[in-house]
Amino acid sequence: MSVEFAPLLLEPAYRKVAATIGERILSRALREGERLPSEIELARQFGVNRSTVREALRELESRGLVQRRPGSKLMSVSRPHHATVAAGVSHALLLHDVTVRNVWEALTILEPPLAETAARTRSAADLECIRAAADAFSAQRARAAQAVHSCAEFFRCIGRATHNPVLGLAQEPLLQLLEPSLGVMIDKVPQARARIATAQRRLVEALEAREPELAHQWMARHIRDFRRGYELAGIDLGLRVTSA
Amino acid sequence: MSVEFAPLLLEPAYRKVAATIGERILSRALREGERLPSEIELARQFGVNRSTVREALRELESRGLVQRRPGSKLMSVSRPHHATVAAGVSHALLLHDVTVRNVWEALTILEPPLAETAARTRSAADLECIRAAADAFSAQRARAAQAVHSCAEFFRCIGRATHNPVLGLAQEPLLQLLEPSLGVMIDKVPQARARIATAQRRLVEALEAREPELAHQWMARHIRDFRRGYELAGIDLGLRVTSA
DNA sequence: ATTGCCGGTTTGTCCGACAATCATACGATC
DNA sequence: GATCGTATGATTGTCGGACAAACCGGCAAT
Repeated sequence: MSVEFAPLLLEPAYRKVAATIGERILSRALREGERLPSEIELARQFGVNRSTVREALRELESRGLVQRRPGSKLMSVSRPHHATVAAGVSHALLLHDVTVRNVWEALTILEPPLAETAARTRSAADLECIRAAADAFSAQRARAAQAVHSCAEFFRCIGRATHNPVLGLAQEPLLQLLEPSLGVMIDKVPQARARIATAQRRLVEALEAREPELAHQWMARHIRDFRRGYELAGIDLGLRVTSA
Repeated sequence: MSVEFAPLLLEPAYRKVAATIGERILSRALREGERLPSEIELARQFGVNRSTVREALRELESRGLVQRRPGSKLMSVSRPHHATVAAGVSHALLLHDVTVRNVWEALTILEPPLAETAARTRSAADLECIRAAADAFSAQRARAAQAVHSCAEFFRCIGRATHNPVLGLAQEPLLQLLEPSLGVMIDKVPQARARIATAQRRLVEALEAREPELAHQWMARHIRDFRRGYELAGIDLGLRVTSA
């Protein structure tokens, strides 16, 4: 028996409401910062109940398309924050059994060209931001958690320095997934901190001198070091990445 | 006046419920496919109203963590689908004023190493899938929309052939953002189809012969061609990408 | 084996309600 | 005049209850 009729899907009202408002936002008919009508008003306009509107708002909220500004009750249109979107990607990858090796491989591919690009496009302010992150890392002698955070921040600053949001957002999930295992690695491998600090220093120099190829090389070495660190720490690269 | 007290945030119940269930899923205490209790039962367990539970479910639903299997009423735990997650990233990038150049630059960085990796890791089935996509593209003589779809599918197959979900998911938003402008380009530049078909053929050959460097080169050329196509079509690379 | 029917369960949607919070305006106090 | 307290209205978060539609399992009828 062949399937003659496609299963007709009747979407529930709350999804239609969410889709309608979502399209308005994506098409920029509703602009960033603009405040949404109250729930009662939305319910009146769509001809549905307030509960239905609320369910739709929860969906838009979780997509980051609307937000409540602190100290305000009305929802306002917002652009999804990078960290939020990246968290969604991280969670998806987590559940898809991504391994430490997978993440490391992606970093290998992504980061060196990213540093290379940053060496061309970075502004003075970018450089300052990157240098600050590197200094913060070197200053952290104690807690691994802080060190890991500074280390990730270093990457983030380089990502921003490319002035390409696509690249910045592409690396964010990797950093989120890397943090837990990186913390373990730094704790177990004494010399890791020094090696990371050195690579960061060289990278700052390369970025300052605007030498793309040098930046590429040092970033590649930086990432390769991570793998060595994992091996020295006895972390199996085939293990699944753990939740942040 | 200094800010002495951080603004204490009291989360509404619906978000706590969503967070609690979400953590269970991410920690794999709730496994994929497992069915959630009914809304009434959840309301009873959390000690809240059913409406509150429903708002929480809408959030989890939009994150792709729960799903209703077709023909079933109860929600079941699910892993976020790649396309869904990528759509979130695409929307975020759209609203962050990403330009065609930004996307193209990211492709330049990402795709050649991806093809290179695929040349090493592809299975026979992967190759067949890639070849099928290439054939589909060559067969499409008429509608640009179909051609664009085949073209994107070609990339997706290569992404899958790396057997690294991180890479596959990283490129998906780029493909989604590329599609609209790519359609315009193919329509306006007559020779584009032939050039794309050639690059795809060479790539298939390189992947079949397991020659990573050749695959890298042809993919780089393939992507460079896109830029040429855009210029020939008179598409300003500084324009924002448009919604799919 | 297919069809039709029945009762129990679950969802989608609605209605109405209330406390807590926020915005604003209006006085009161210093 | 500036600050504070308060009254008022709007809005959200949460609740309880309600009902139609759809699904599920079983059972009877054809």
